[in-house]
Amino acid sequence: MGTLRLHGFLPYQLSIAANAVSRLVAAAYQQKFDLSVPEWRLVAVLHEHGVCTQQDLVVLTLMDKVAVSRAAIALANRGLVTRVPDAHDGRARRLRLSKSGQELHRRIAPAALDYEAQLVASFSTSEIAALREMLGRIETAARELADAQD
Amino acid sequence: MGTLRLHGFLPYQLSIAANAVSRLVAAAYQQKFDLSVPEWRLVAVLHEHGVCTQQDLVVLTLMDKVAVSRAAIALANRGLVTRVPDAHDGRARRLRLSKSGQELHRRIAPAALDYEAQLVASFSTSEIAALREMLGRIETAARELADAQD
DNA sequence: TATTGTTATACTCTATAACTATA
DNA sequence: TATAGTTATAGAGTATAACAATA
Repeated sequence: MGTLRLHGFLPYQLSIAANAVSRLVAAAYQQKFDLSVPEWRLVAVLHEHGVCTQQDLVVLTLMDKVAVSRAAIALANRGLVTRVPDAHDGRARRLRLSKSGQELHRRIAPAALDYEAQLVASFSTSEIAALREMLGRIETAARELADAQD
Repeated sequence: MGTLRLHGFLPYQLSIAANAVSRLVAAAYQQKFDLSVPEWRLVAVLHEHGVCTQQDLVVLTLMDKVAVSRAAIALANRGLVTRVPDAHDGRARRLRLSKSGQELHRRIAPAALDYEAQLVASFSTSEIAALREMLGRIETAARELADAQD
């Protein structure tokens, strides 16, 4: 690891790749389903976990509470999720996919999985698993280094 | 690949990892060297390639001409790069690291390589190579799919 | 006092279009 | 006409702080 070349610098390579993928999927969700990425993430997590408070969604999506709040309001305004006050905690809202939200998820999920499959079409199964695992390790390392920096 | 789980969805994993790394390095460059990421990329490429026009930098950094222009102006205002009109094309500016720009690069490069090394401290040499190669393949695939979409 | 969620604000990044000056 | 670069503007995404309601 002697010299520094931008195109061989891992943070740059990661940024370039993630941005290209992010632009691709953001454009697809927007054009095909009129959903932003934060909105799509809530739909995916609500489908997986059923009823969630917004605080749950903050933890599950790693987005902050402002982003979750805005996405939740947008989805509720379109009737894709229902938001009811929590019986036990008057501050919290219990979010759930509505019928049409579930219908939307049924249409998006195959499209999302298809994009994912096309992105890694040239990869072997073990390569994909290795990539996922390495991304997780890098993310953990980045968070630990960031914490250590403060 | 039957069901869809957000945390196992590659575009999400990539986005989360890249954002964590990006936040880490952006904070480090800002605090330690008062440089934004776009500015740092110009410094790195100018050190590698010597004299460049801004159009060259657009190609080499994959940033658009507006971002390059802003970063170039900021670096010139701090005396880190010199910008002289091209003798053969009056529209173009030839950018080059100044003495103090080279000095800055000499201080940043080891820090950048050190961050990179810490991020992949748990990786073997072959794992790192495989990761870089896979990121490149995914980026290419994403660009091709985006082009096909229009 | 602390926490859930909302609103306001701001800053970065990105994208586009309008503009200039050259070619 | 087209290209190099600048400026202005607007859209996302992200971060913070102030606030209301509730615990």
